[in-house]
Order: sequence, then structure tokens, then C-alpha cells
Amino acid sequence: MVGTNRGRVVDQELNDQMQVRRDKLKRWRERGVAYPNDFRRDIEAAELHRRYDQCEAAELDDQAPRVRLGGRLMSRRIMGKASFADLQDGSGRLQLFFSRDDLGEEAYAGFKELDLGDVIGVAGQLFRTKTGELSLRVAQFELLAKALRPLPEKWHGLSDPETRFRQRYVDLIVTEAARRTFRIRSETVAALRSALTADGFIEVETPMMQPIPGGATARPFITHHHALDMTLYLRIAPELYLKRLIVGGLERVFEINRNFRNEGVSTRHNPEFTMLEWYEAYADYAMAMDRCEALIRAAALAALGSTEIQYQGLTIDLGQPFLRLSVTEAVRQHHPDLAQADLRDPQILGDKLHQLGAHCPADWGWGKRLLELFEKTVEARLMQPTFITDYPLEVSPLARRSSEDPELTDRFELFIAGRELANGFSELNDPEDQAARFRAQVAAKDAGDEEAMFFDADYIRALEYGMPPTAGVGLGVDRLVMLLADQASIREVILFPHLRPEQT
RNA sequence: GGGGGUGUAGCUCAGCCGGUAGAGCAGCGGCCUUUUAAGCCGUGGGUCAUGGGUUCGAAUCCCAUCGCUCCCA
Repeated sequence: MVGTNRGRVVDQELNDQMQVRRDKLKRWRERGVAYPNDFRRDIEAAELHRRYDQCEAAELDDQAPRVRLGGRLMSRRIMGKASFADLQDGSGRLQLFFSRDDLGEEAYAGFKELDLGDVIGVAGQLFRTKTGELSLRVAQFELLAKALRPLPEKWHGLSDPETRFRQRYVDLIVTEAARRTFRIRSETVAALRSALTADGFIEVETPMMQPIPGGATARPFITHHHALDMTLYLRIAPELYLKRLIVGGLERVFEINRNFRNEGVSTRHNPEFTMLEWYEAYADYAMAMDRCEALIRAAALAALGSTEIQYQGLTIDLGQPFLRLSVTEAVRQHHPDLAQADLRDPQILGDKLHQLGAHCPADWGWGKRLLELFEKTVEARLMQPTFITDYPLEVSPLARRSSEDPELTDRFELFIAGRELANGFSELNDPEDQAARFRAQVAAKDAGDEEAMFFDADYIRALEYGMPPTAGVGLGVDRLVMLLADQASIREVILFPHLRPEQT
């Protein structure tokens, strides 16, 4: 068996290339320190390009900038007594020039013994080659860390998704697009954080392990605390804790952190995913939509420098005001055959669902049926940013009852590119109503609905102290990054997505 | 959960009407002082995912399992 095959790593036996590299390392060790820690660089590749790309060859020779760079050897063109190579660091690449005349016989031979992937430190002078490429004439170099395993092919890179995700370190070395995606992710999160902070929100961290998992309808992961001998759940949402903080007087709070849901894995779902939730006292869901819109715009500007983005071949304009329409309006647009009143008729909705081949349990009320119809037939078509509002009470156990219609809630969800990106509402701050909704959830759970909520008595107690009118929103950070980075799969925006364990 | 695709050298991929495995890159040896997918000559490397079956003979056909992947629920 060989070293790395289909992501399976067997350390005992080495293939020929790994054996050769190990032998080279052995020789290097015999000559001195094989893994030195005293090399210092004074600049990075991208900065050199910024400074000198516009500099003429003659001018560059006059200045003759001396620099020290660290990086990975990514390609080589050896022409007898002189060679070119490409060094890649965290910022980019720079071409290196090695020659026997500059380095001497022994050092030049040492260069030729290096392998692609080796991490080296180089020092020398910048110049421009005959073809005009900014390059470094290497005066000294040293091996900083040996690449004992060969890199993927220099032209095609790594294309097997399994290896890309299992060995993300290799993916990041060879896949520029992956590096870009995670830069976008970082800039997106930073933009969300700074926009909220600038508006007076404070960032908090609430429990990841909860005795009662709440804040969403989803199946939780279960774990056990040995010392306390108690069951704990990995959180499915931070919502109920964040609202306790609103009760406590932290009137603008947010949290960016992981949630865990014990559900299927797909291009849109990872068992652990990142959610931004923010809560603002003395605000309602319309104001929350405004803020949601502004945050997404700010993230796009920070990460991409534009509010007009390309997603999977589609142009999406985040600069225009997002469309707003109610669930019923949205459904009726796609089902002109249904009258307004039909959308409250469980029988008619059920017939429609059966007609579409969708499932529709008998105990579902009109609210669940309407939402199912919306999800099956409308959601995937909402390409441009669209807020869908006024969700049925039946499917919104934590949202405030609409003052105009007691069967609806002051709630919205945001859809872009056919995917749900955010969910927000005016919070239900009436403890008696909330307790009744919890009881309904518990009844559903007892009837076998594994996703239904638990009754959280402490949360009710908190509400009984009085929670100011509040609006809150949860925004799927991974999905936002997918949108901004133009990625079709959530695995592309999570550094180490969930995979089944590899077999040896 | 159901269905489709896929797994061959370190990497990217051919080979799949069954006849004992190939290319490019990477590696190794040689030539080469301005290349950039460098070039030229030579050369090593494979439990063809795993297990079973059909067959004189299986990378190729069949079944099962495992991984990945896409679609649907």
C-alpha cells in the first residue's frame, strides 16, 4: 500500500517519492539543523509586487532592493547552471532565479536537490527578467521544512473533492480559489461584526452545551456530562439565551458562533454551521429587515467591493431595496388558481400538496400546509433578494402574534438565489402566550415530532420579568459566504466539513 | 431513506464489446545560464476502493460492502 490513496493515509509504507524525500531530509540533517527556527523574512510576495511591478528594469537595478522571503517551492525550471522557480507565501507568488555563478557549485547543487513543496527561506536582490517578470536573484537560501510528501499536480491541482476536504491543508496549498473563498469568509464575518459593533451591539457568547435545546425546531446532538451525570445537548440555536440577555438589559446583543443540528448532510447542510444572531430591544421586524439588508450589503462591499454579485451564472443585485411580500402573496403569485381564502383551508391546501406529490400529515394545520406549499413551489424561485413576511403562527413558536391577524406572526425570512439566508421576527415577549406555545410544541414532541421544542421553564421565568419589545434575526453565515464566494456547496465554505471517517 | 454517477501510479486522467495496465505532470539518471504547464534523451513506480461470484481468463461483467458526489424525500 502506498502513502496517500483516495485520502487513506498509511504511514508504515512509503512510495518511491516519499522514500526519496526522506533520504534527502536525512542528508540535510547530517549537514546541520534540518528544521531551523532563526530565519526571518522582511516582506511578503504580494507587497513586492505592489511596490515594484510598475518599476522599470533599469530603475530596479539602480535600487537593487534586497529582500528576505519565506515560502513554499511550487514549480521549477532547471536549465543547467541556472534555474527559475516559483515561491508561494501567504500573500502570493514571486519568481526566484538561482544560478551557479551567484550561489557557487555546492549551494546550487543543494538547490537542485530541493523538492517541490519544500518550505524555504531565500535572500537576494530583486530584478526584472528578459521577459519582464519581477524576480528575486537568490544569493542565499535555506531549507526550513522539508515536504516529505509530494504535492498534487502543478497544473490541474487537486480535483478530488474528498481529498480536498479531508486534507484541506493540501487544498489550500494548491487551490487559489479555496484560499480566496476563505478570505471572503473572513472579510464577511469581520464586516458583520464591525457593522453591528459600530451600531452599539455588544458581542456575547452563550452556552454551546444546553440542558434544554431551544430556539429552533431541529433534532439536537445529545451528550453527557459525567461529573454532573446529566444529559446535555449541543445547541441548535442561541436564541433563548440571547433573549434572556435582552431581559437583563443588554439591549443590543449579537453572537456569531456554531450551531449543531443532527440532520442530513447535503450541499446546503453541515451538522455544525455558523449563525449570526442579533437582538435589538425597542425594534420590530420591519426594522430588523432594514438592518438585515444593510448588513448583507456591508458584507458584500467588504468582501467583494460591490453589491452586484455573480452567483452560479446569475447576477444578483444586493444594492436595490430587497423585495418584501407576504407568504400568502408569494404563494398566490405562483398559484393563481388559489384564492386568498383557500390559503387558510387545510383541505384545499392538502389537496394541492397531494397533487404535487408532497407529503402532508393529517395533523398539520393550514399553517404548516401553507408553508410546505411555499417551500415546495416558491422558495427555489426567489433569486433576487426577497423578504417573505407574515408567517403562520403554527410554524413560528417564538414569534410575536400579529396585531392585525392573530393567526399570523410578525416574522420574515430572507431568500436569495433560491435559498433561505435569514429568519427574523418581532419577539414574542408575552410569557403566557409563550408558555402556551411551548405546551403545543411539547404535545407535538409527545406525538413523535423529534424536531419539536422542549418546554423551557427558565425562559418563561425570564420573560415574566418583562422583556421589552424586541426584534431578532438569525443569519446563516455559511450560506451568506456561499453567496458571496459564488460556491454551490456549503462544504466549499467550511474549512473542515463533516465527512465520514476515513478507513485504513 | 430512494435513485443516478464515481473510485485505475503521488496528482490529473485514458483503458471498460473480458485476453494479464497506459499518458501527462511529479520522481530518478543525463544534457541545458532568462524560463514560466521550459525543452530534449533515458528510466523506475500499480493488491485497477474492498470482499465475493461468473469465466480457461476480470480493471473491464454480476452481487455485496465502504468512501466520495449529484438529484429526490
